[in-house]
Amino acid sequence: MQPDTMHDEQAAEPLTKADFEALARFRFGIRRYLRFSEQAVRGHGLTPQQYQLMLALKGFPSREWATLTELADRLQLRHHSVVELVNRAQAQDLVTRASDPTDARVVRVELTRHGERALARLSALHRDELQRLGTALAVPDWSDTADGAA
Amino acid sequence: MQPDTMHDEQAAEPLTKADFEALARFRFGIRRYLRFSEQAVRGHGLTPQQYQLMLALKGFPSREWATLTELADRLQLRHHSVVELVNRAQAQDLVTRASDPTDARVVRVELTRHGERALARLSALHRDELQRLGTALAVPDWSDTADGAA
DNA sequence: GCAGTTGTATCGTAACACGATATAGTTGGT
DNA sequence: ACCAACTATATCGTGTTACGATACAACTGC
Repeated sequence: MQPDTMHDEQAAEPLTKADFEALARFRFGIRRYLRFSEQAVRGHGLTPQQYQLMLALKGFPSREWATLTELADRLQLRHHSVVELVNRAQAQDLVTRASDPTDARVVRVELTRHGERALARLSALHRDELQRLGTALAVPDWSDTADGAA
Repeated sequence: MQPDTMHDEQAAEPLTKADFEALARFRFGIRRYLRFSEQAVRGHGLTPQQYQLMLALKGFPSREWATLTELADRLQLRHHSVVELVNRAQAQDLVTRASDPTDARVVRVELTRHGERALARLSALHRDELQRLGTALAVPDWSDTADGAA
């Protein structure tokens, strides 16, 4: 009854209705969070991508700036997509380009004063929403799917 | 033109560097998951939206079909965006439209046999990835802020 | 300095969600 | 039964965004 075999083939997969519901619920949680984010961010005249960009800068480990290549990794985008994103953010005075003293190829993307303030405000809202959603965003637990009664 | 005049909230305690990093890390986790999802899904000839649509159907609570309006809620989209999404998915034989016996206005969106199989395969991959990411997707824990004394 | 590599930028294209609008079906008051 | 208001689904045109392909600049090793 418990299909323990994890074949990667086209045979019927061992996912139960509860598994699908858990997967769907998780995705729904993400959607709701991103939806909230979009509304909050647009209410401040920014796009979701711009917020993500700024957050990636301010939230970069042990730094507060990043190169385009680093941003491409953090945002999971192609580097030239980040170029355009930074262009748009720069046009709105949210970030600036600064040259790296050690490598002239590299561009350091930094937050402007305006960007800092917008990010601080929006991030506070996001923290609150994250607290509010809480378990609704929790990753489903499949530590043991053999026994449905949990 | 940026509306920076809408700071009607009283300046709450500023977020720390650690807060920003937690926020950024969480967003990074979401991005990675969605990125994985997109690659997996496209590798099977589908779009991320189509997978989400199918998952919302199969994962609908106590049912395996849904109306367009219900889907609009689950996918956090406008209903007419769902119409187009269903059109595209139907063109690829992933879902079908069925009429509701009690209300002729309502359209029941259901999975086709083909959609079922694609969804099952992809969902298994997603479950695995979710297990793999695990804590990387965990919601940051802010249990120290102002106590919830309303 | 030249080739190879890495980092950044530009251009045209395709996909997607949206607002505005249109059509069909249902409900309730008279 | 009729009409108006309401709900559910569908269509059209538009703006934004990420992408592939391509180009340019700077660093490395020789």
